[in-house]
Amino acid sequence: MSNKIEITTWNVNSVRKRLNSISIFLKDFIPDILLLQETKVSNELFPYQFFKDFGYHFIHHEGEKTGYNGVAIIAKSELEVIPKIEFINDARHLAVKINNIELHNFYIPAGGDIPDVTMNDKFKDKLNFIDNMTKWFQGKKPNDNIIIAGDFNVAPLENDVWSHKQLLKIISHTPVEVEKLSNLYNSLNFRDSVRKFTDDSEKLYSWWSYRARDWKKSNRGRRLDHIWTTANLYHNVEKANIFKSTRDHEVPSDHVPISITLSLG
DNA sequence: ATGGTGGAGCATCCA
Repeated sequence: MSNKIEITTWNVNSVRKRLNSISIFLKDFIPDILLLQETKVSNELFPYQFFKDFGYHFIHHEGEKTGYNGVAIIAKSELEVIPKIEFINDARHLAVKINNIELHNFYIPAGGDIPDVTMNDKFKDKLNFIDNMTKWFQGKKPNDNIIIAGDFNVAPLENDVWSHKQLLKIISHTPVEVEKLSNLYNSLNFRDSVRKFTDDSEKLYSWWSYRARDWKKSNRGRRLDHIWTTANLYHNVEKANIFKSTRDHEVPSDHVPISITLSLG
């Protein structure tokens, strides 16, 4: 067994619509563990064989009949499934153990359009979701080995969005969300493993809207997807990648995969 | 200030 593991997270916005894009990605780069969000499919209709054909023998998926949400943890070798966090009712979270590390896959709610909890229940639910995550991780031990990853739907830093000023009232970059995410970050001494390799003064995005005429030209991106490790694992993070090229695929997700390489031992 | 697109699945809802 290799002493390094590659972990990739990708909001695919419908796994069935994205099979071609995922193929192109996996022919180039096969992570040990692939975390998906927004699979938008029931368990019965999940394309298990597609991933088995790429050598993934462990596929843990939780979908919804409605076609909303849906998360998966896909790995080359068998992993131990650990219980879901109790407060999460939608298919927005799964967790496994690998070696001595807890790995959590999250799809935090997007929160709707109006950044006011008195007018928008979806925004209230998003803030509550992050608060509940914070409480849950406060209950862990500071020296536990934990990685949390996924679509957090918050771009916390000024250079995680194309215009800090213009996005202050846009959900994903409002001060209240950034504060909530900061509380989560501090709940267990998390470290931002992707920012480790790019200074805060540089722009970094993982999502570009479908609504731009030319996403690359306008480049109005946001960094909504994250991989955080507890502080004791941070020095093991050797590399991080944002696979921007997938945004140019023929039928692309609006999110691109992000990845870290972790050395073990 | 506004509207722009994409996915599930058939009327809207959600992102």
